[in-house]
Amino acid sequence: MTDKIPEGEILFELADLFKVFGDSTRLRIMYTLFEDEHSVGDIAETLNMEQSTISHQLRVLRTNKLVKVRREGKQIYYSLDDDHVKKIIEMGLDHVLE
Amino acid sequence: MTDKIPEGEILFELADLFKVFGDSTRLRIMYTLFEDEHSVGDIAETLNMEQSTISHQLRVLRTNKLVKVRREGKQIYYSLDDDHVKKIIEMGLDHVLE
DNA sequence: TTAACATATGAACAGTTATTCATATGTTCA
DNA sequence: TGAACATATGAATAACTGTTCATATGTTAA
Repeated sequence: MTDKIPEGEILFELADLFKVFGDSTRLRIMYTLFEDEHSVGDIAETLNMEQSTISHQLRVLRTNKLVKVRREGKQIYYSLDDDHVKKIIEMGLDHVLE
Repeated sequence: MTDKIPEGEILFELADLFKVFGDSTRLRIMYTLFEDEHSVGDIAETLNMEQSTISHQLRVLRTNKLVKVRREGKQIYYSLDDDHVKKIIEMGLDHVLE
């Protein structure tokens, strides 16, 4: 391993990315999206949380390019936008479960 | 991918783990340890930060079993305690850099 | 257009966290 | 033992973050 320490900005982006994974609500949302896309209301109901909470957190996920959006009528469907999501979560689980 | 949503406690442990990666100071510390073990003072000097700050953050890393400790005289040497550390960071970098 | 529905947004609050300063603990060597 | 050094710890503070409530925006169908 010969990596250099990433320079300033990239380092903060990296930290910001991990911050997104560092919240159980967002993790649960991502898990919900592991297999299929779901609407905001769907997710809120599944997780038994406020629609507003889910919407706020989906925005965080969207901002960080971890989910993508598709509108269909009144509903908006979210889905994972990146294979890294699963891989990062699985790598974390490996550590937690060992 | 057929994983279930992890049950309560594990989910929080997972979130806590990612929280540890979600801070640029801790990331820099981990990077510093990518190749070799280093003493607390070493790290503080390398990163140009207070000894106290580094010590506090090393405790967080230790608590989460991401670094391990070895005493040699007055100095205490820290090193990475887990291959997952590098993998998780690299996976995150992949996302940030794409 | 209006009513009903789905989602997004802003402000406020409570809880959390990273850093600093001061100091304590632990180690070596004279 | 005492001085010098390395690290850890506790308290205090400032900044950040997740949730909630209220409301705005956007969409559909009548």
